[in-house]
Amino acid sequence: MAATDTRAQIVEAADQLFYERGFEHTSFADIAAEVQISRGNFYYHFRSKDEILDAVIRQRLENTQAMLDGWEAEGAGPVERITSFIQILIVNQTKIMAFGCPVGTLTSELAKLGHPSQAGATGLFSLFRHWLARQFALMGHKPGDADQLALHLLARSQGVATLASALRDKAFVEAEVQEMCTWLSAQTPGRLQ
Amino acid sequence: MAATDTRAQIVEAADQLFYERGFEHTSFADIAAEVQISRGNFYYHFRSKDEILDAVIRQRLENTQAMLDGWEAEGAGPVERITSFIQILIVNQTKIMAFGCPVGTLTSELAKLGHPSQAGATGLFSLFRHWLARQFALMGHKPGDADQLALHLLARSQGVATLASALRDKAFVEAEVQEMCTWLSAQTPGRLQ
DNA sequence: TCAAGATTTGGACAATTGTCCTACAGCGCC
DNA sequence: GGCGCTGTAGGACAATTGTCCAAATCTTGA
Repeated sequence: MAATDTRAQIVEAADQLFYERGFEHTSFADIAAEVQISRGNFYYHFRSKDEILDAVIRQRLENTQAMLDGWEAEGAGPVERITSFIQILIVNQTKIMAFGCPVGTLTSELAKLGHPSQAGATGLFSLFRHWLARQFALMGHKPGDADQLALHLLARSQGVATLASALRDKAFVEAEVQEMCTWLSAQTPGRLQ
Repeated sequence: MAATDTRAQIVEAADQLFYERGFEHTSFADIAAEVQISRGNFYYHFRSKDEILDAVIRQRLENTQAMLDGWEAEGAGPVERITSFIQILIVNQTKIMAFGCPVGTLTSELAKLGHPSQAGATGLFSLFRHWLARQFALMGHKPGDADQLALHLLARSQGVATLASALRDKAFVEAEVQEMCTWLSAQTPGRLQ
């Protein structure tokens, strides 16, 4: 098999397992079983487990950026785009109710471990933050306000994800999403737009 | 030393370490170093690590209940009590910015581990949920509405805690707390109260 | 004071962890 | 066919994990 294929498979399996079991609770043996390679083979592609984590974070950054770019290319307005963001909670409902938000839980875990890649994980939040801020700016909000609105929405979706995985209550998630959409449509600055 | 003292010290140290480092990343050696006892001594007081976790959760349940009872005994109205809840984010700001919310992060970790004590940790949320719901009911909301408001507020504070530990931004926390208080004062059902 | 019980110690244990190393298989090129 | 390179296998390794146990120590009551 080509080296890049194996590498990609490792990153893919690690990405999923880090999400479902947590970074620390995922061992090389787990990933090896998933990809069906020997444990020793990792070290041809990576120098350490931390390096796999870095690759996973890099991939998540790319995928997230691609998703946001995709929403932006769809031609709809900022309100519709922000709605797409909110709807993640519905689209990924099953996984979120089982494992929480992949960004939030990874960040929390790395914070407790005092892990060097914390900054990388926080970068995932920054991607959403700045993208959301731009959408709010397009709605007519001043830059500072737009950023605050972005953080507010990010926090609310994080909270819903956390409670979703604790309570596993579908109705709760749907009610909160509904409320966020209502809130969004009320966020028109002054009378313009 | 009396057995109960040692036991209490173990639970106390475990409580703190589980919060700061996570349950799985805290070893017996870590707790032993903190309490200054030998590793083998644990098994006189507990049958397993999971049993320590259970004791920690039980203690947290008791402490939380005591805190809520305390707020209720202060004689102030429901709005002031709910404000006390919101203010946790300010009072415990330093720890929350470093390690997130003790309830939310523990729940997330146990969910990923598929740990049997998940239900116990979720019970911590229930405590807050029902207490908050009662306060909202005292404000004049119907039971169903009160519960939904309780969950909403719980979710928002969870979100703020998650983002606080990711961004470590004091101003963000304070702005969100401010906004939650504003939101709270707008939650009067109809014109009564 | 001494025996009995409660508490603690320190090490043994099997399993698992991340890491590393050497040997080997498959491949294209001379 | 033999050489060199890329990629893989599988085991060795030291450290750490949770668990368990027998011996030592402390405490208490008669």
